[in-house]
Amino acid sequence: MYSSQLLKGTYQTLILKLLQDHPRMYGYEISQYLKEHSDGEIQLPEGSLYPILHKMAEEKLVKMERVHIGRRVRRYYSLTTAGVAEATSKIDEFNRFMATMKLLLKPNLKPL
Amino acid sequence: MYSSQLLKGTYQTLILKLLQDHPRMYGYEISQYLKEHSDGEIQLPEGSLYPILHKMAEEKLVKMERVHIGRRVRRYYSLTTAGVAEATSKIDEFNRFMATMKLLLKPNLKPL
DNA sequence: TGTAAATACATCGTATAACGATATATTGTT
DNA sequence: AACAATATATCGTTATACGATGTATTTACA
Repeated sequence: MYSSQLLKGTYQTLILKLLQDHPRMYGYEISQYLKEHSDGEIQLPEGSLYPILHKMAEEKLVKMERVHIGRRVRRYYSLTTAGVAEATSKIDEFNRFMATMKLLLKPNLKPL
Repeated sequence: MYSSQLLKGTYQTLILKLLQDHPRMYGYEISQYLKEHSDGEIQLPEGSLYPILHKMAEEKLVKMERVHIGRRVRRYYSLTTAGVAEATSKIDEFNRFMATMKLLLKPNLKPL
């Protein structure tokens, strides 16, 4: 599990990316996906997940639809047009950020 | 300039890395170094820099020495033994984190 | 059949990191 | 003389995230 310090600020980008690749996903599904695809290193807690999803809905980056599964109501999220643009932009920014960090953290080869 | 969201949580790692590669540095020097080596994309503001440095000194990750430069007092920071270990550990964690993020943000190749 | 685990959503209060604004003083440049 | 750059510092605010906790349904299994 990575330090929460590190993960902060990446959640939104990760969620946007997942919704970019999948037509729609629900909260629990998102958290499970991240856990499984990160070897358990990324565990997005509910206390963070749902507020982020609600905020993104408020900002019109995602739209939500309630789907009845038996007696249970599941909330599916999908990207809006603005969300698609935001996803592209955030992912691009993160990639540039990684390139910069890679340079800065590059091992410093010193002569013996 | 990357969104402050993204930078959060990386400052400490960056500072530890700089002090790992340089025998000693002072605050202003650190901020200038990051700015220059990131194409201006990382501008660590004073309001963030000094509190971080003070906290790291308090945690005994760095030691500080005052050096008189003419009439001015410059505060040099260098890694303690604990700081050297922390630097290695933080840099390693960040590298693993980047590998995970790279996988998760990998372009999703779809057939046309 | 009972119960524990997994699924699924939610919110409140707290913690803390980072930042903008602001302040002080020296040194170099025009 | 005035401005930019160097150099450090702190205060108050904001944003984000998180732990704890709560509710309810569904599945597994003993």
